[in-house]
Amino acid sequence: MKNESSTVENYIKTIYSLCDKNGKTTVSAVAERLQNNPASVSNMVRRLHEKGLLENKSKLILSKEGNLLARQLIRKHRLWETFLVRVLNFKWEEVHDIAEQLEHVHSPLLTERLPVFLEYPKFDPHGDPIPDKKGNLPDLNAIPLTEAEVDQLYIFRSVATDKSDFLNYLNKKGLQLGQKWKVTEKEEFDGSVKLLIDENREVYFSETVAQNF
Amino acid sequence: MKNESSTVENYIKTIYSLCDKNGKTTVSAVAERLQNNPASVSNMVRRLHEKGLLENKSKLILSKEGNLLARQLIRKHRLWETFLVRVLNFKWEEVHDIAEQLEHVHSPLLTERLPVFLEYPKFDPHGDPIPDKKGNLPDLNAIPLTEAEVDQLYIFRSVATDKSDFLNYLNKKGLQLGQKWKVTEKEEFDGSVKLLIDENREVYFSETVAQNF
DNA sequence: GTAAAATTTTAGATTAATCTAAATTATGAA
DNA sequence: TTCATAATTTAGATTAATCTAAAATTTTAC
Ligand SMILES: [Mn+2]
Ligand SMILES: [Mn+2]
Ligand SMILES: [Mn+2]
Ligand SMILES: [Mn+2]
Repeated sequence: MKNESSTVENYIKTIYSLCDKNGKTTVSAVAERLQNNPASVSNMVRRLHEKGLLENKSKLILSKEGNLLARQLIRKHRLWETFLVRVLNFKWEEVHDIAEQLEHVHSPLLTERLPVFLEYPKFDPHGDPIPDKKGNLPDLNAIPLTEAEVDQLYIFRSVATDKSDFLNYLNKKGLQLGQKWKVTEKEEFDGSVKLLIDENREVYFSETVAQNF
Repeated sequence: MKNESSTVENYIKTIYSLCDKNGKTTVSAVAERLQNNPASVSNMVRRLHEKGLLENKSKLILSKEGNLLARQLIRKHRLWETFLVRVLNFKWEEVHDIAEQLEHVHSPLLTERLPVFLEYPKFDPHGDPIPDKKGNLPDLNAIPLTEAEVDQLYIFRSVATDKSDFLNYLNKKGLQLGQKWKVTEKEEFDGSVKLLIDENREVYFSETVAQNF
């Protein structure tokens, strides 16, 4: 695994996370996500292909190497988040931005020893699975809140974003991983839901929030 | 404290470490140390001065802010080295290059919590003092091996470089911090010395090695 | 099946960080 | 003091990563 610049690494992670079921995405989607100009993305796509990180010159599909690089970055990111919460007593909403930097530290030895010390964690503080050394991810049968059936009991296993503003909102509402919940009401016209948490507390969520569950 | 690029941070650290008793150094010394062309250094010196990190436009003297930045980088570097050895079981010769990357991670919260977890270490794994939050360093009365008196007993407190090749050499010779030693012979013509370690083992050191003690 | 709209690419510029080669400035030994 | 050598700066180029504006291409809508 070569030592790519953090700019290149961030492009690869972004492309990975935006890929649809066919494994592809678009210049404009990447530009939007990175808040970069499409012209800049177009230029970078050419360079990523030259580095062998993209399958195709014109289509935005990760090559085998690109895919592995993405998964290894996600592995490092989630291991560091786990470390920060478990060892340095950070809160779950504090760790993402720091892990965005730490994931670019290049050291095979460090990447090997961090999970040993943490005793091979399988999930990060946001309930997201940590890819193994080879980049494999477990098959999760998690259901997004927007697809939950009314009155069916679920367990809160993960959040779909670990941005601090969203997590702070969950904290304010008293939501935590591991809680049991069910949807008691579902508004079709605006996608909002009413939840019963731990069988004793009611919370209302807008569709925007529900989508990140 | 603004968020400088790691290139700028590395220049500031280099200038700091090269400064003489008058607090100054030269373009050519920095170029030599960083293995850069003097023209590149000259160009960077102008930019560092524009950023307020150098006292003077033409003389290579750190400003108050430049000096503090350097000390805070050294603090982070040595805290990370301590963390790697104490927590992740790294050996003292393995940590410098990783700390060179970790010291550029910018997070006031992390810089605050790392020393709390480590219980405010005063020295790094190489015996080098860790500056406090404000950048203050303790006054050490350490004596370099080259200035040691013959037959006087000393304790091995620190090394002057933490590059892995030098530390591997010390490992091979069985040298460790905390050991007692005295110079039993000193060759004036080549600066080499003969040491008695822990009163039972003899080692010969060239002047090159002695200078890094 | 065209035409408008959206998307992508190209062209040209900019900034940080580097280089080589040339010009300038400083040092210092005779 | 003077002139050779050393140190530094300037000039011009290069590469990565970005931008804006314009051109080209693809998609969608009628
Ligand atoms: Mn994260
Ligand atoms: Mn996470
Ligand atoms: Mn070090
Ligand atoms: Mn050290």
